[in-house]
Amino acid sequence: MISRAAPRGKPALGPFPPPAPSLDPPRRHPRGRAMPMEKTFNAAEAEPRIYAAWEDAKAFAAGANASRAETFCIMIPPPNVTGSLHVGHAFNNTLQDILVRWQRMRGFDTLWQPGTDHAGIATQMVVERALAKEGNEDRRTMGRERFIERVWQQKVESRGNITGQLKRLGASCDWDREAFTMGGAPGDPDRDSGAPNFHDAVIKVFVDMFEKGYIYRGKRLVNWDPHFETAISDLEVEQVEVDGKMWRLRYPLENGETYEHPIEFDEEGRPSDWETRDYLTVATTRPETMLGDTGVAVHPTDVRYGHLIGKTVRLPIVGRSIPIVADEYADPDKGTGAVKITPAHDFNDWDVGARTGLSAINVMSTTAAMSLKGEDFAAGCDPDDIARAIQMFDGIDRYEARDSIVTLARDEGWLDGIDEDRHMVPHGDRSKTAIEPYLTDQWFVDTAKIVQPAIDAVRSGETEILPEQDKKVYFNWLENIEPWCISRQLWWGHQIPVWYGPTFDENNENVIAPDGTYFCASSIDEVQAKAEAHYSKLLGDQITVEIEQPGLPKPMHNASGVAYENGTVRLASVVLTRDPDVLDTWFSSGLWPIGTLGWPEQTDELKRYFPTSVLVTAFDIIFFWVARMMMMQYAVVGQKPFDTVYVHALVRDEKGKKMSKSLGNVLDPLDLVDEFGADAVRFTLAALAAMGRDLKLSTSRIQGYRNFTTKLWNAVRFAEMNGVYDAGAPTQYRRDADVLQTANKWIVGETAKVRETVDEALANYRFNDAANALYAFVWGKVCDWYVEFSKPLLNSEDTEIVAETRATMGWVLDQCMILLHPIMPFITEELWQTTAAREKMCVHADWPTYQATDLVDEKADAEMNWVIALIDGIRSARAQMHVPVGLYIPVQALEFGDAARAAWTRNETLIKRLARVESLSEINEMPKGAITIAAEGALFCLPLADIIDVAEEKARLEKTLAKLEKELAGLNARLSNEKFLASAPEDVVEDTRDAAAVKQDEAAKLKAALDRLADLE
RNA sequence: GGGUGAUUAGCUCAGUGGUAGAGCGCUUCGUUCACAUCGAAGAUGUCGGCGGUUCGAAUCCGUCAUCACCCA
Repeated sequence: MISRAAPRGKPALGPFPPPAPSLDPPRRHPRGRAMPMEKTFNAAEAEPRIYAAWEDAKAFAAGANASRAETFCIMIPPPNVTGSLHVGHAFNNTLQDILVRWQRMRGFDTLWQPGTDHAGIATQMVVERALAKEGNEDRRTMGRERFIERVWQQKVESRGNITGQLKRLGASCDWDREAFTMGGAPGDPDRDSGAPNFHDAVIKVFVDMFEKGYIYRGKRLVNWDPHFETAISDLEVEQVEVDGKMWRLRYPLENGETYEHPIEFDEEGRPSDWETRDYLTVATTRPETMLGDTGVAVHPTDVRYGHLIGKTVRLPIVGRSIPIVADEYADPDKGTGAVKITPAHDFNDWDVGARTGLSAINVMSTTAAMSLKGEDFAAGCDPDDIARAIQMFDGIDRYEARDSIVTLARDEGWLDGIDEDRHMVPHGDRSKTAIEPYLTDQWFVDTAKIVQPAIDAVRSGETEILPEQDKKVYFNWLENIEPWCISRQLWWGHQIPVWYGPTFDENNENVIAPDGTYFCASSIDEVQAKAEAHYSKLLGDQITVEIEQPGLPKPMHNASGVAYENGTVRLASVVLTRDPDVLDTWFSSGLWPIGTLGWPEQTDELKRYFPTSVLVTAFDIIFFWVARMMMMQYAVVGQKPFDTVYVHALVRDEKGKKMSKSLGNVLDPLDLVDEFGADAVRFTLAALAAMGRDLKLSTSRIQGYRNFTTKLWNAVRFAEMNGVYDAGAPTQYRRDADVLQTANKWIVGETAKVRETVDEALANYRFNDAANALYAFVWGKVCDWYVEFSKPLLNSEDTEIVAETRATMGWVLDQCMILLHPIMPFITEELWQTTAAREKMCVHADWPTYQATDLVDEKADAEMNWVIALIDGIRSARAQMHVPVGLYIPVQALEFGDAARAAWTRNETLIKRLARVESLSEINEMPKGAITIAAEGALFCLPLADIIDVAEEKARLEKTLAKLEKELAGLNARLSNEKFLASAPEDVVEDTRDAAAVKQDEAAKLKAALDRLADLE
């Protein structure tokens, strides 16, 4: 390392040494340091510095460090542009970053595509709240143009907010390619920045899908959010259980009809008494909708009402005569068995109405106030009744109207009763207000037409969904797909590319609908051409088409005529008006994979990276996003959007509740990063990644992994203090190098094993397996054993041994940094660069490919395991027998096989050091008062007559023996079972035999020791 | 009502047919020159109940119980 020129023990004087020659990427950060490393990693200081170095080096750019042809591409699930990072994002992006960093180090041509979502309702809500808080005029007063301008302003202000937070986590996205789902839309200040024009892509898709017949306009019942005054999709509705009431209302039968209704029942529940009724009682949780009732349904087999089917009741208040219809939707066992039907305000009733031919009368406004001025409301009713109803209820909020109607019903005697009732009420997931089923014209994607390729792709394995169980969820939803309502009555979003013009009567003379004809096109020029062609052909004249301009007053009429010489008035021009609605946010995010890569241009990136490799997402947006991306990519480009969908858990709070702002249980990942460092947070999330569907985050766990970073740091610090980096960067490990020391051979083999485990785990998205394997290796093997083993070797008189051990340790620790880098990028980069001058940054270090079969030395492995078992045995015996920790004790070998003797000899210094052994001698007879330790091929005694208690040693041996014998009994039982020998695989039988033999041997030794102890007494 | 999943150490949970695991917590001991954000040693499980398949079940099947989530 060039800058650390000062010899050990002599602090450097004077200015920092000159920096390393300029490299790209820079070799190390410019902190010369002659002092030993600090005791801990200063994450707060280092993380921003390291991240800046990566960015300066363009380390995350698409294709950076690529050394092979294969590509690896992940599309980030775009967070809301005005949002902030929550733990779910942290988890989601940590997993993506691990994969991307891993593949980048492997030399794949990687792209992690970042960006944000314009999030229609959510963003509009944020801005409206901001306006209210600032005391500004509201959206309606501002008007659409100024409001949109204000939202763009908000977008610019929020820019970098969430992406900055992702950077703090270490996310290695190609930020130069940052995309936005409304990029390029009118008003975008970055419209000419050269970024992919997402807006044009979205509009083109709409037009294409419209022309293919995948998109249609229709009058349907939709979920209406009265707060935002927009339609929302089924998925944006959440059911909330609320305390409410069930009101029973009496609708009088017309024309003197009556029926017998049971009022008393015998012990077996059979009716025993009846009364004659001239009304039907219906039960409802929403009395205000009765104004729109157009029928009453009874079950076709209901004996009470059979003869009434086809008769009518008179709707109170309105006086509308409505039919009694037969439909199986009416459950004879529920309530009275008669159900009021309001097709315009209830999805079930809509279906009943469709089956039985009932009309739908809309009685509410867009804000869910009663709205009774429609012609269909008054049709067929007494004008006086209608006038009274309008006077009493028109313009009244739905809940006030409910109370008034109930009061009126009580006063007029048609309230039958009130029951307490707890039931589910649909709410808008953003507005949290009760949604209103509402009859409007909306745009729909005819999902049934495009769903099949999305199903087939997963069915055939073309696209893999992991874990397996989420496929079921995916299929279940797609196979029962409903039309997707994509129009939103919002201002913030992609405005629908449809323009309306007049429709003429059959003689092409009079306008019968001013906006009854529509044209779909991706530009004004195109729509003008289309409309001119249409009207010119229709009217047999050259027609000029004008487009209504935003901000200008709307023309009074949509068709204007000029007088011709012969006196007839012929049309000269029409004016088209654009559909004011915008598209559902998920329509545009459904195009994320192709839109971010520049489609419809056949860009280089599109060719290279599409279809993408893997989508990493939480299961809660499988429907919202994953399924729709599948459908839309197939519908638009006829290809799958990704090879694999990896679905992960939702992060929940300690009680297992979904974190949400309204519950106030949100953990801020940035607080955790501040406290523990990004690496610890990332490692924790990786380690928890497989834990079922819920992931409960606790700070004690993060703290534990923070400690792990410190452990790694100090292992490297130890190496540095012991001259491992004196000769510069560790070199490639060579199998034929002069590695003679068993401990060195052993740790090299262990390193190869963990490399295989990590690769295997990451290839299968088993992040927890990778994290746990690395944790166990670094802490349990490298730190607990190898560093300890190395101490006598590094202090050896033999310079060959010192050199070999330094080289091995340097290599092993380099491997730790590399293998840990995808999970803990900051500390590994810091260690990588501060320990030595390097060819490349850690972020671009070559991921190793060595195999355990090449690097594991079976003999060294066996020998070190023997040493470790012996040290464990001595330590355990010492601790249990209360031998003072600091006391070095003599050890005697009673039995000493050749292999054991060789193993001891080769590793004597480290056994002595770690087990605190003073000396070894060989004996022929068990001394009096000794602790016995059985090892493979040897029996050791600790002659400590002065210290130990014979009874206590006896108890210790008995306990060990009891455990051993229990295990042995199990093994022997299996081995004596002929069916086991016959049926079990050979290697299992072999393993069982070996294990039994070893335990048998150990047990025999312990028994002998116990016998000798008995002799003592 | 329909669907999906869960039930393993005090807590949070890994483990999908072959001798029950991790982290945290707990107990005892330790100022050994990488690390007290540490080290050494230790305790704790009829793997929800019952039945079945199997040489062998935490793991596969059935059933019951309890809980959670999604959809009506």
